Amino acid sequence: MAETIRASQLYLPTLREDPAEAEAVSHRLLLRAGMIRRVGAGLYTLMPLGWRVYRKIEQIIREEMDAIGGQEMLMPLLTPAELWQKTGRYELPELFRLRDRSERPYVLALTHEETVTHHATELRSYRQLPQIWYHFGLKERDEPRPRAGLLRVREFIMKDSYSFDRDEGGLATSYEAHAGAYRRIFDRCGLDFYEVQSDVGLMGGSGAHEYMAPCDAGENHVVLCTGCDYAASVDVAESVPTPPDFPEPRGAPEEIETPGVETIDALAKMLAIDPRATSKAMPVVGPDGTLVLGLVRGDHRLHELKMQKTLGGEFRPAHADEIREAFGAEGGSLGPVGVDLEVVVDEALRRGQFVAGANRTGYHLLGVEAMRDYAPSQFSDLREVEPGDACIRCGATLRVEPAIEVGNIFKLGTRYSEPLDATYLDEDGTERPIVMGSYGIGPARTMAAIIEQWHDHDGIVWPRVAAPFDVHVVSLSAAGAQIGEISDDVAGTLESAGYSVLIDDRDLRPGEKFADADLFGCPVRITVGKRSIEDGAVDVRSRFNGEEERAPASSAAEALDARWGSLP
RNA sequence: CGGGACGUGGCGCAGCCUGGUAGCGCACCUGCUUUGGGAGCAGGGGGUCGCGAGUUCAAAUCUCGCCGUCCCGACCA
Repeated sequence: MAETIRASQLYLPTLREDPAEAEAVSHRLLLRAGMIRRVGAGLYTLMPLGWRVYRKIEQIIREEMDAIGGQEMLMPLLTPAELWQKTGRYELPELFRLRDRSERPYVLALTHEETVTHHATELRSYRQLPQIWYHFGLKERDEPRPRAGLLRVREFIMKDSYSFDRDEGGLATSYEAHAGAYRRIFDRCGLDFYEVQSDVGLMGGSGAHEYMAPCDAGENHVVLCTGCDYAASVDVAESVPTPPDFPEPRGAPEEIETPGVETIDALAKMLAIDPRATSKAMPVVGPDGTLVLGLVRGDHRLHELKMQKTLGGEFRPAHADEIREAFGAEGGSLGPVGVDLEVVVDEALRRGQFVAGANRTGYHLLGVEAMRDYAPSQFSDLREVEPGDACIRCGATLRVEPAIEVGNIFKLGTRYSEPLDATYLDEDGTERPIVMGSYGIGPARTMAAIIEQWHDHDGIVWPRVAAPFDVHVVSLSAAGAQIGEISDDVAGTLESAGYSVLIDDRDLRPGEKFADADLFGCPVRITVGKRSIEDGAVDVRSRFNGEEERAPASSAAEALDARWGSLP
């Protein structure tokens, strides 16, 4: 949008030094550029400059949502507890609960499935379907650990949309439409991203993808195949583990003394065997309060979420006294043989003979074989995929990358329509539950992810679509009133040519203005100072690569046009 | 929730060990000089030292408790 804003009229609280609280790149730069300020743990204000960026991203999302037939609306943050009690989400630990003056219970929405489904109860006929409704609404989550500025917060605006269809086929269409819109949104934002299969998480439902922007500050991990396009969140990723070097098979387990050995590394070293030919026992207390033994290969890591799914709920590691009572041995010497417990076993242990704890402190068993020597209650995928594992589709090597989740899409099915009774009548008069999907994007998190990917040591390097302004005119006006006038003329010309312009007319020294310009990261900087103006020129510089050229002040807009298309 | 660290003008920090009425840099205000990569000189304003108890003649400093924040892990989109 063409406009000109004077820096002297904008609150720009930039910081010369890195704030002590900030570690992640985006957090540091957002604070230093005066785009955000902290209010409390995980609570941030978007300051004027940051809000400008936010709104640009929001507008991109809005355009793409409208393009797939989304209808924008606005739902309240404060919602009656009743809705959440009906869907069973009232007990979620991250839910903020509160009461009004007459003690009625309320909830601060952490997403809007309940609310939107409440509205969907007014949909009565198949003729009204499908629908896509969305809003940009505040979400509140009592996160156990907010971190890294905007990357993980307790209050944030989310674009959440919801689709309502007659059946699974309709849902598949709405879901695909969203996937396409999301790819366009993140492409337009200049983000490098992966679309990965993911866990259904808090929302519940039958299928999901996440949009992951790779960056060092990312707290999620994405499994990627080097050979094909397999991509999945570690939460759901599967792989073929590297094969162990097995020792000679034995006819029966053989006990061996392993004094003081408490780790897999120590065990493998002592027995001079491949750590991959060992097993590791993790006693846990399952959701029903009983002790369960989880068994994975020695070199593997038990994946919390997969274990949770296998056990059907939350679990915790068993305490030392519980272990002693059940096994008669210490934690380092546990195994599946001869125990009277449910034993859930990772698929990697299905075939082959492994070393296992002997349930006698200081002893292990060689040659332990599933089915022959112990009876697993089930085999299941329990382990976390490791870099170097093989792809289940093509066999090529997998790698794992940190990434930040900027969006997700879920097939909800009837997870919410059934408990909230959102039904419609079919052609033949049959009442059926509406089939739903839900789709989220965090615009502010997207903004932070862009910074994680687009910055250098001087500051942010915004792609054009997200920049707070197209052009930053640095007016070195202290050198004379004439320069101020010429700067205004140049800004006016640029605005007429359709650009949004920040004109730095502040009474600051050149160095400070340049430093701020680098920090803000507008794609093009135009300097008006006495050095160039003697021959009636200005200096046009790209933030992206630092290329600078001198152009006549009268044709600043043409010089900008000329390089605009080549900028990211 | 477990581990670690921190809390001293707006920001970044020192002082704490070895108690004696608070200091540095930046920022801010005034004046003069300066002005193409975070200026110089002079003058000036601003702090219940996170909160509460305790020890002591005396506490930013020692002790105990609490609160807050950040980082790692756990957990979680």
